Amino acid sequence: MTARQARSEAQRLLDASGVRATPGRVQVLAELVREPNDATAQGLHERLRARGERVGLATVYRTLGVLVEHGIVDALSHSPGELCYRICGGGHHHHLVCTECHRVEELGSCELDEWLERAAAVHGFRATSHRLEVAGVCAGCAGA
Amino acid sequence: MTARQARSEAQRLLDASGVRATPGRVQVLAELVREPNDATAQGLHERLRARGERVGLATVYRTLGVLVEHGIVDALSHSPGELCYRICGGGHHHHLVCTECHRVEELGSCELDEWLERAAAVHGFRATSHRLEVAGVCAGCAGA
DNA sequence: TTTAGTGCAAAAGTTTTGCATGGTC
DNA sequence: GACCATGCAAAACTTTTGCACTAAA
Repeated sequence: MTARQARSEAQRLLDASGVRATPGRVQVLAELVREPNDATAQGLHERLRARGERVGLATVYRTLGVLVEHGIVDALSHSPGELCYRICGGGHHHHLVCTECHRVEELGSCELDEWLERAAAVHGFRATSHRLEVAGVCAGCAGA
Repeated sequence: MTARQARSEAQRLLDASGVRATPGRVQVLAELVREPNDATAQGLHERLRARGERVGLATVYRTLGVLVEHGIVDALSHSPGELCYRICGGGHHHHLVCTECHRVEELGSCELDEWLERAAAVHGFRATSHRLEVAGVCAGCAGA
C-alpha cells in the first residue's frame, strides 16, 4: 500500500466516524493502516518521525485515545505496562496472537456468551463483558 | 484470619514451592493471604508500612516477581500501566471481576479448549494458551 | 470569536536497577 | 567465602498534563 493510499483510507475511516480529520490524526491512523498487526504509541511515533513527519508524542497518545473512544482502533495489552493499538473490524471479537512473530488475527465469531452466562451465574455474577486473548503459533512460524 | 495464621500459611506456600522463606517474602505473601481479591504492588507496600513492617518497595516488586515465576500468585492486568496480584488456586482457570467492588472469583472450569483449537485452526494457528477475563456485577453490588 | 488540535516540556506514575549492607548456606 | 536478599536512592519508561500557539468552525 502506498503512502497516499494509506492516508486516504485513514481519512475515510475518520470521516465515517465523524471525527475531524486533522493532520496529526491522519498521520497516526495512516501509520496504523499500513501496520497489519499491532503497534505501540511509542513505536508509531518513532516511525512517523523516521519518515520525516513532525508529530509530537503527546499528539500520538491523544489521537490514539480518540480513535479508541470512537471504536476505530482497539487497544490490546498483551504485555503489562504497555498498550498496543490496532485497526479492528467492527463488532465483538477476540485476538489470536502469534508468540513468535506477533502476528495478530481476529477471531470473527465469539461463542462464549452462553457458556459465560451460566458460569458467572454459579458465582452469583451477571457477566457484562469479557476479554479473551489467545496465544499460539501461526502457520508461518510453525513451519520455520 | 490472624496475622500469625497468615504468616504461617505464607511460609507453607513458600516451602511447598521450594522458595526460600525470607522475611520480606513472608511479609508480602502473608499480606496477599489476607487479601481475598487482588492488590497492586504499591498497595501491598503501603499496607505493610502502615502495619509497621519495614519492607522496601523494591523488595515488594522483586518478591512478587519471584512468586509469579513460581506460580504462587497470578498477575492480572485489568487496568493498563498497573499490575494486580492475587493468590490463585492451581491449574488453569479464569477470573470473574466485579466492576463495582473489584471482588474477584475464580471460574473453576474452563471449557474453551476444544472451541479454541477449532477456531485457531481456521486461521492456521496452533493455540498454545489463552487468557480470559470476565467483567460483571456480583450479587452484592447488583442488590445495592 | 470561540473552539479544537498540536508541539514541547514538564510532571506523574509504575516498575526496574545499581550499589552497599547484612544474613544465610 | 560465595551467594542471596534487602533497603534506599536513582534511573528508566510509559503515559498524562500544562501552556502557549495555530488553525479551523
